[in-house]
Amino acid sequence: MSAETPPPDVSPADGASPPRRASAGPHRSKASSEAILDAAEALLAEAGYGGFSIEQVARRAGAGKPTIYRWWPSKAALLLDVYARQKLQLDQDDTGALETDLAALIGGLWRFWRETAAGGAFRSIIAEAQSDPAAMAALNGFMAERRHHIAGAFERAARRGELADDIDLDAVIDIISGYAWSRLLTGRIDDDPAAIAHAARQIARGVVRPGWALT
Amino acid sequence: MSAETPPPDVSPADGASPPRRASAGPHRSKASSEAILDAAEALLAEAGYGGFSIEQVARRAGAGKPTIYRWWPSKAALLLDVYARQKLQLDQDDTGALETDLAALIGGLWRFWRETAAGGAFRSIIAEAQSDPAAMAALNGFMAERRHHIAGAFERAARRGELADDIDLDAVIDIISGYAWSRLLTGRIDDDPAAIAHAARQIARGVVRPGWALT
Amino acid sequence: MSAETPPPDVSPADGASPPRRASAGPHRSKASSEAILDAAEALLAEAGYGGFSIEQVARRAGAGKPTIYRWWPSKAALLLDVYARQKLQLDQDDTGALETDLAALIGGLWRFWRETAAGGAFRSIIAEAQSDPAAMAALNGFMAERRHHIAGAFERAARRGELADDIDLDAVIDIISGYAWSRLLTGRIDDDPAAIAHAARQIARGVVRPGWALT
Amino acid sequence: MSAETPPPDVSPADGASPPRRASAGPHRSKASSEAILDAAEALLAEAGYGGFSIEQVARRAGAGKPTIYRWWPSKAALLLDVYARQKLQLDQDDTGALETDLAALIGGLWRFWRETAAGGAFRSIIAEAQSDPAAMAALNGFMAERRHHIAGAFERAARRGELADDIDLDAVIDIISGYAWSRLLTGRIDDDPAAIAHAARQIARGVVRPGWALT
DNA sequence: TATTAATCGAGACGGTACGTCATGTCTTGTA
DNA sequence: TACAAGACATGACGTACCGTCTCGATTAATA
Repeated sequence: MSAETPPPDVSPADGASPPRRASAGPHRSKASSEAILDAAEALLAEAGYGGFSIEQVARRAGAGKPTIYRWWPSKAALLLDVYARQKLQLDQDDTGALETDLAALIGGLWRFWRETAAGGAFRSIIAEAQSDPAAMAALNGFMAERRHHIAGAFERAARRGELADDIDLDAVIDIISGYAWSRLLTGRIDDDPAAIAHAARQIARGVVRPGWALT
Repeated sequence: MSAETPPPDVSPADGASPPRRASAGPHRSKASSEAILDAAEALLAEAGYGGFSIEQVARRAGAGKPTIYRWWPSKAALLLDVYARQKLQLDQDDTGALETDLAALIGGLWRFWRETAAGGAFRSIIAEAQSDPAAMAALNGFMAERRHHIAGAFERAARRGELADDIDLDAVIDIISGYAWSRLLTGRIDDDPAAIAHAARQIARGVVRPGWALT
Repeated sequence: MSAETPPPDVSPADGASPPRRASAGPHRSKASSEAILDAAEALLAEAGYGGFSIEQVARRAGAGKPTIYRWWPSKAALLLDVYARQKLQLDQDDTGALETDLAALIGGLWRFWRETAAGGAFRSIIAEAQSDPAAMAALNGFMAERRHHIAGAFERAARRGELADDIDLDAVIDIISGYAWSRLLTGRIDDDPAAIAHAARQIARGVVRPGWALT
Repeated sequence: MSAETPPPDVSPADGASPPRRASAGPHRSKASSEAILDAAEALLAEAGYGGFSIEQVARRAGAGKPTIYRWWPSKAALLLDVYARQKLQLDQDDTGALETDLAALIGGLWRFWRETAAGGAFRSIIAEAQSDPAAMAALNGFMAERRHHIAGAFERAARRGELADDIDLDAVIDIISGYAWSRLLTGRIDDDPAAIAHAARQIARGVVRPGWALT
């Protein structure tokens, strides 16, 4: 979403009050789009999904509404970019066992959601998807990406010989994602290592080869 | 939500055009509240969460907006009642094993969501909860209720001696709910017995006593 | 729910700033419509037709835009009411001759246009009519009304025997109106009795019975 | 400058797609300015004053907006040039009497307005002048030009000895112009020789020397 | 039996946000 | 240096809902 040729930005002295960015020619203004994303992120943090409106974002960014609509066709698209801007750095360290890998995965995801604007954005995107088909499509895209993350842990487990033969990876991924989502959506992505460990163990147990020694 | 003593209703409340229900005196008019819930349910079915507004509900019900606001303080409250009106009758038949019990549970829940207005209402409530704390509270209430449903299957399994000793029931319930939710929220509560069976098996396996013979 | 942004206004009902008029039931609020017309009139006087917008009128009146659109479907309709509110009191005194009657008519009309908001409103209506068919229709309605005014002077002249037999009243009325309009539209409705008298004489001469003694 | 009626949006870059005129170097490109005037004229004819915008003109002409603004500082200026491009060729034939000369003048003017883009442009200029002082100035310039046209007929009449001694030529010209304008602005410049003849007779009568034999 | 009080429908109210269009200024890259 | 292209901030457009308010009618329980 929102790909452009970033021209050199010369815009001087932007800061406190809206600096009245002029056009940078027939190219997307990086200063504008960043101001918009910044404003969106801040607004989401302060007012939550309920207080998130294109109107407010424009006001805070010192941008025109048409500029926002030019690049983000919907509220969902803007939220998506806010989410994507947060760099998810899930440490995919190999902990040596699937169970602990899963716990690390969930713990890292929740920390990411908690400590950046991503959690609020993602909740909002899910909410938006319930009325906007485009947001729904984007959401399913996220699912695919998440699948990739989770699958890594399972590949390592498979190499260890840890996995049962007949597991259904799709189902397991839905289970893991669903757990993470539902806790997000009900405001319970607290930092509780014990709870995460319990859930990871339950999930992992359903998947490991019978007789495999759990740590 | 919206508890009252329903007085005897005499109003015919016919279907065709707005029936112009007169006041029923200083009591809540059952005809009105049912017309409102009917309208809300129909609107939700037709226009989805995006097209669901108090304004439209009032228009379709032939009711005044204040009448709605008097009894349902928020959109979420109304959705909640729409949901609650659908009588969930999850057949809690004992299938003889936890795995099949879980599959029956999930399958029954999804069928209920698909075949009534409940699915749309529940999706909407979750969306609403992302901006309305009251809806969030109600949602957590639902979780508690669902916990009760799920716990039944686990009690039967425990009686059979099917469960491992060290399971964390809270985590398992979150896992099952989360799976059901995430499929609802991404529009994938299709009737696919195989997928449900796979998921149920993965979850059950994480929970059963090692060595227990799965059917 | 999405009531999100809380209505910050609790209305201390102070005099200076917009007094937050509440609804007066399912009836049109006279306070509102008068505030709107007042604001429209003031805005027209201050900013002219170019600065006249529904948005500004709403802002100055402390009214919601929908309230304006509820009662005045277009800018032209609002201008029309601003015009109509000015009570035109053309002194239809019989001056004893058509020529002086016409001069009094034109002079009175111009004075009315100059000294009230009517002139600005009328100019605006004419401008609006060039793009809005409804305004054009209203404008032709005005013409009919003006015709009535002018016709009075001609009836008196006819009773005096002052008129030629073969005059075309429609043409004469178009001529008189056109003169008044074109001076309004070019910003020349100054108070110049001599100019008015000259024009009135030219017009009257074309109409009087040959040989009739002009004063 | 009053965008009044929402544009119906005719054609974005219609059929024979923009010819992409290259720059003509540091001189004004005649091809560009003609394309712009052509587009303006066509747009005015199709969409009327309400649909006339610089934006649309630029789009249809395949021109950049700055190019238009460089040469025409305002919408009015562009309209003025559209008007001026139509070559008014009022046949100033001497019909032998003022009355018929005036009828020919008005009839010719209306025909010109009807059959070219001039009528629409002139209506638009008048409308524009109600909010744009520059357009008002230009309008008064037109008046001066029209005065010249009309004065010709009066000079011929004077040579014939047809005119009364004490006529006020300025007033008469205002009267004639006003009549033509008001019919234009109310959409009544139909081809009705009788109506024109009546008006011309009324006006001429007010001007001719008493006793002069009218044809 | 009359009075009172709560509820009903209707819908107007001041607002906020929506998504679109036009304005006039600006910059870029091409010729 | 003029041009096509088009992004930019601004602000008006007309519409949909929000949640609150006031009506006038209707009805049930109280007096």
